[in-house]
Amino acid sequence: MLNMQSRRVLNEKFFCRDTRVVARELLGKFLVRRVGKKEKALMITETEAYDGPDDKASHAHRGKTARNAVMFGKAGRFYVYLVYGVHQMLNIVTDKNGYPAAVLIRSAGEYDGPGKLSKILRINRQLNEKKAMRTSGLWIEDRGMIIPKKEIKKTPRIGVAYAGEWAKKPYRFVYRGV
DNA sequence: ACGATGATGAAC
DNA sequence: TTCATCATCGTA
Repeated sequence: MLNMQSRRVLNEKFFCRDTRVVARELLGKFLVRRVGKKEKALMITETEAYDGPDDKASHAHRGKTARNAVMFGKAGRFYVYLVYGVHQMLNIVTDKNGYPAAVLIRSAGEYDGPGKLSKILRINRQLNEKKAMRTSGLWIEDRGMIIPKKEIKKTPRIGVAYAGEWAKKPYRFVYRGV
């Protein structure tokens, strides 16, 4: 189900929609990283949606701060932060300007887990607030991969048990998930 | 089951 | 200025 003709770089218009829709539709898209002359493209296989100021699992829940400010801005920019003092988390900002939302990219290609993904792609805070575009060195492409709905699993998000009712919402999307 | 490891945000 | 917390992962 791969149409080799199409290869479209996703832009602000794609990301400026309901963050849950974007999270689901990112499955099967390709995360592309260029460092120097080397380019690596990995198919996205796992995402999570963080949706609005009321979402207790979201960094935006306690209002705008220096760290999460990018979440409140325009869609299509990266939000990268360090968690546990160890791992860089890669997010892409979604939905309307002023409404804080983002999608966490948890897995792509053969790499399972957001920390491992960022390590292999050399993603760090330098990419924070950068636009998802070729000149940033990190972008996302639609390469014509079609993911049937039955191959997508929806589950609660990982590592957000503190978020009460919001921890139970099916905001995690996994391609061929368990 | 637990420690690594450091930025962040809230409290003081 | 201090302090608890954390959208994880590798080792035990």
